[in-house]
Amino acid sequence: MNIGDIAKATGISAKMIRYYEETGLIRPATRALSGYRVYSDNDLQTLRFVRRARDLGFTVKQIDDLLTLWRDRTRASASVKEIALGHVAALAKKMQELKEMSDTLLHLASHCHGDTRPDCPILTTLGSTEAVAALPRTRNRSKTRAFDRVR
Amino acid sequence: MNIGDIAKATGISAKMIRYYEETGLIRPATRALSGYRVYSDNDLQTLRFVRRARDLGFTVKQIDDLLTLWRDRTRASASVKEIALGHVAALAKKMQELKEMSDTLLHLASHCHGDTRPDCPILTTLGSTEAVAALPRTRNRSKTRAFDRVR
DNA sequence: GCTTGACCTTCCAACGATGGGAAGGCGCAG
DNA sequence: CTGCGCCTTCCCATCGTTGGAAGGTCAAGC
Repeated sequence: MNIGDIAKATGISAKMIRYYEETGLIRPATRALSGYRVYSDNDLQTLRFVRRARDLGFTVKQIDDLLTLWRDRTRASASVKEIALGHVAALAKKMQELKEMSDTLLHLASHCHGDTRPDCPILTTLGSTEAVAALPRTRNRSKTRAFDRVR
Repeated sequence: MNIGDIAKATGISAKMIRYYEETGLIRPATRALSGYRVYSDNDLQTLRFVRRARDLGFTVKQIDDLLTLWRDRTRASASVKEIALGHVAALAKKMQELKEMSDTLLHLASHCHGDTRPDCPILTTLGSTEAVAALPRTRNRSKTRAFDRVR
């Protein structure tokens, strides 16, 4: 199988498959005489694993860890469960953060007429000199980053 | 006020303040003879606005829009409300996605002993050749990107 | 006046995961 | 042989943010 076939079969773009290989997440594919990457059913299985883990929101680093555990037939299931539950906790935390943002916005919006009049408490609150109690205080600013934003 | 003072006062790093200036989110600061950026109370207020909007998870582009509306005293409050509620909807969608991931993981983890035995349904499910019904099928794969992952 | 250290400046690179595109090679059907 | 679709590598862009290097400025202490 060529990279395009694998891409279709897994739903991962050829670009990403090459990237995963380059960064060491997956083993370099064997090459045909032409230089084309050739994939086995085993590779297909691995990439499906990657795809599913990716869909569950794991980072590549975490997927790397999971793959290692997957390949290690002697590992304890506790190790796997630990990673999974750690991820669940991270997801919960993130949801909580999003919920706080949402609640604050809904609160502000509920006081906004939403008509043609210019005054709007959303903006005046954001712009006020005073610290606003209603605003979530993201203490760990350093950990809430660009890619955490919702677009 | 120098950039360091403003950074402390707003909680935005000096680096980011320069970046915001470079990308046009905020007006270029006036300069002292030394070349140092000098900030007014007005700038402070603007940056506080940025900081709060950022804490609410708005992207820089959205903050730009909000700033424009903020500065425009004749704008309709409906425009602001629309942006805010649009963001609320995006937050809800993201939370839903995270919840699906979390539910799936919890389901898988509940069937894992979590002891020293090696067999673990989390891994076998991820690695199985069969498509797994329990796994969320992220149809809009193209829209779930790297920065959407939770770390 | 000179040194020291804390600040400031610009520039360049990296992160993570992904997409886009160029320039060129390969495979197969007509 | 030509054409088309696939493959290859390489570089660039995204988004928000941090880090560092190399150098200029300022204020305090000696």
